[in-house]
Amino acid sequence: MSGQAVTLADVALAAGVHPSTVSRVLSRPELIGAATRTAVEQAIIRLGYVPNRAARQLAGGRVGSIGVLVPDITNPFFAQVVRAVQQGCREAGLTMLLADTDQRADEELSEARALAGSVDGFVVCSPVAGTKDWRRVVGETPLVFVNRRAKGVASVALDQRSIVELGVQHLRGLGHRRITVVRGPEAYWSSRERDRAIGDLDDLDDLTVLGPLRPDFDAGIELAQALMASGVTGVLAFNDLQALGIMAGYRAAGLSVPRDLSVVGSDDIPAGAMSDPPLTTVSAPVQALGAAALQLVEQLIAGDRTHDDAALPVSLTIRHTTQAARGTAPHHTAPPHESPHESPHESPHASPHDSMQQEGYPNDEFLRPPTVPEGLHRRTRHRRGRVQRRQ
Amino acid sequence: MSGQAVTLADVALAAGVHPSTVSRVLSRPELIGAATRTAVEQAIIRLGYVPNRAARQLAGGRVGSIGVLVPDITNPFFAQVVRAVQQGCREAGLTMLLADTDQRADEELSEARALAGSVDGFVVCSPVAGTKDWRRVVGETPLVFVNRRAKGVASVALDQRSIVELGVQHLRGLGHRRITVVRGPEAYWSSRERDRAIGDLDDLDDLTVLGPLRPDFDAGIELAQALMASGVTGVLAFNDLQALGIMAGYRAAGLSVPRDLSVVGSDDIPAGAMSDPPLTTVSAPVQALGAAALQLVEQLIAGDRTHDDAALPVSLTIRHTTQAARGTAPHHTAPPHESPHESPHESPHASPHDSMQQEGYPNDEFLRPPTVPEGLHRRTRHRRGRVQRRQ
DNA sequence: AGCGATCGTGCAAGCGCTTGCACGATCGAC
DNA sequence: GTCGATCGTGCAAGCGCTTGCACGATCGCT
Repeated sequence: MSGQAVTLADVALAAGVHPSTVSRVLSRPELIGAATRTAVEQAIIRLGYVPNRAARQLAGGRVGSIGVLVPDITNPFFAQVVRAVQQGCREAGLTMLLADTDQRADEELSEARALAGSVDGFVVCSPVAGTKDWRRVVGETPLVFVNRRAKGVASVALDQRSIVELGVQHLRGLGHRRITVVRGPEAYWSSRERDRAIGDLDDLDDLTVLGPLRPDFDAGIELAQALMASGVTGVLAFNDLQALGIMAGYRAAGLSVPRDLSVVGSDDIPAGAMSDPPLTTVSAPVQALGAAALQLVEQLIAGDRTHDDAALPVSLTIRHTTQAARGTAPHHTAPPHESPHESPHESPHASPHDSMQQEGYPNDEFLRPPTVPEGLHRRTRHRRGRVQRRQ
Repeated sequence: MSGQAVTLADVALAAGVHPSTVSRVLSRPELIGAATRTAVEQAIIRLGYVPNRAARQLAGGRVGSIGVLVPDITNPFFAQVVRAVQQGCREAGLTMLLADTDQRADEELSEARALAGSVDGFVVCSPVAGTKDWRRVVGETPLVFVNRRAKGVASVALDQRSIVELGVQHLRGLGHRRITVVRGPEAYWSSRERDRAIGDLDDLDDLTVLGPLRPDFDAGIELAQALMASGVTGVLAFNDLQALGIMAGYRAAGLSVPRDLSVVGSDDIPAGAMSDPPLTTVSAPVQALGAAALQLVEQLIAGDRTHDDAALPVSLTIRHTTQAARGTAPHHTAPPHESPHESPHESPHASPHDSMQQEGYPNDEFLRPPTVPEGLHRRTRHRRGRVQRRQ
């Protein structure tokens, strides 16, 4: 009987005005005279008034909350995105409603349906359900896809093309001439996108493509067998988990990464920085991804239907799972040594178009074996993602 | 104009009854005559009616959603708990509202305040704010703490005592006679609890205690130095992240785990299973933790104020970061070899009284979107191994 | 001074749902 | 047959808030 006692009416009474006035002080302060407004604000504070969101929503106003859907919150990649979104929500005074869809289209849709009407907008990570279904379910409610571009839906995604290019270039630069690129599940937009990028690579003679393969640790382990048999010297995994699996597989076979195989992951999840050796990977700007997504829904909610679909730039984080191919001098010009700390979590509101500085793992310092001075070349190459304008 | 068009009234009209009758079909079906009920149910399905939760809540009924607060969704431990809770919510037809508190007491409280009145109950993981504050903020709203026992608040926690005992026993069993136990931050209930357990261990001659120390990877790295200097042969870290850090530190110094140090972690996060060597750890039943927490709130929501504070049992997962102390024959039979990927993630204990009936809206069956065909799955979801997904 | 703008505030109609209460049937018991 | 229970359904009063509209007071202008 305590928490939610104070209502608009109470405040109005205390301030000696009509409830509607109080309401307006909250929603459109500029309409209210300065004196009254102050009085009302005082009362609000004094009474500790907290608006009832249900009522607010019912009455047709903004709800002040957005729905976020992820396939699997347990996946560090999504966890980080969610965190970024939440952070933005906090700053914007929004509430985040999160649902884990277990990667099932039906769950996705049913969660959406349940939430529709309870949220001002949706942010959906790596949607599984079809775009048409989505539109049908959410109706007019603002909708943003993360990591899937679709016609008629605002989206923010990683620049998949760059992931492939960066990874392959790095491997080639190290002198590798037998490189494998692993494909992800065909159901994913990102996989399809990458496939396209792979096809567009120049000079395919040194490349083989494997997959589609599940993007998890176990798949990596299985993959390791194939890799060992094929005599490949460098691999670009579909993601970090897979890369870690590959490493485990090699280890289990008594082989060594990077000596017997150079491995590049993708995403840059924390576990990659903690592995042995620390994983070289194409880092995704998760923070920015979440922030951009949120910004996009907010924009849509505000009624601005003109959006750019953003493709966020990724960057290569070189750690220690890649090395020059045997008998080859790497022929790339590298920035000699780059400071690891770039104040990573800077302004989450930075536009996606700004160049993203990706952090090295804060503690790489430590991981650089003092006793094993060999692999110290460590730098980060950035690449600007193209940003596609639409509508 | 699409999504949320169908209202109670529409259904009533279609079924030729009064709105209140429809409402009752949903909330107290037993009050309604069989014939009418069927007719109404038909209409509901036909029209694809989805109740408006705001209205429902405003009208004073159950809201059908619970608020979940975590200090850091990025932490795999919490991510897993959240997932378990969400799963339970799905089965019970509840919506989960998640907020990340960034481990700050003020955030915790303000999120709670914002959510109070919008949820039927709270599940708070490792709360930072004081119990009294919590009570004040949530008022009568059901409240469950995860991993912190407090007077006057229902809770479900890990059996911290067992964690310590299991870890130390394992090390001792392997013949280690110079063991270090690492303490966690004093702000944590779990740390304090463990400290107590440590104090109660018999024969403290072979033990040294270190800390308090942050429960993260970096802290582990730092710790490694101290460990090497001290000549310890076995360590029980505060959690897996720390353990992983210790391993990294040893590696960086050219030493080897488990040869030079046997390491036991705590929690059993996925990264531990993927490390090299795979981490021996005291596994927390995250799944069960989340499930139990949810069950507890549901119980409270249902009005049952008699609860037991649960202390969930943990278990030792022996992988490869521990081995017999040099020159010692281990006097205990260790499981021969455990694959990193067992961990069946069993379903949490199903309540004796059919959980189906449990709470939500008795008839929410119907609200499960008609367009989604196979909504009839019971709790028989089997998970094969752990599968990390992305995209 | 007089008159239309402009501004600040009050008024009241809901939003979609729940629920206590009332009322007409139906039914068994006398 | 009549009467009190019992059952099934309709009725209407809100829940707390937003918002279009109306209305009186000010203000600037002619």
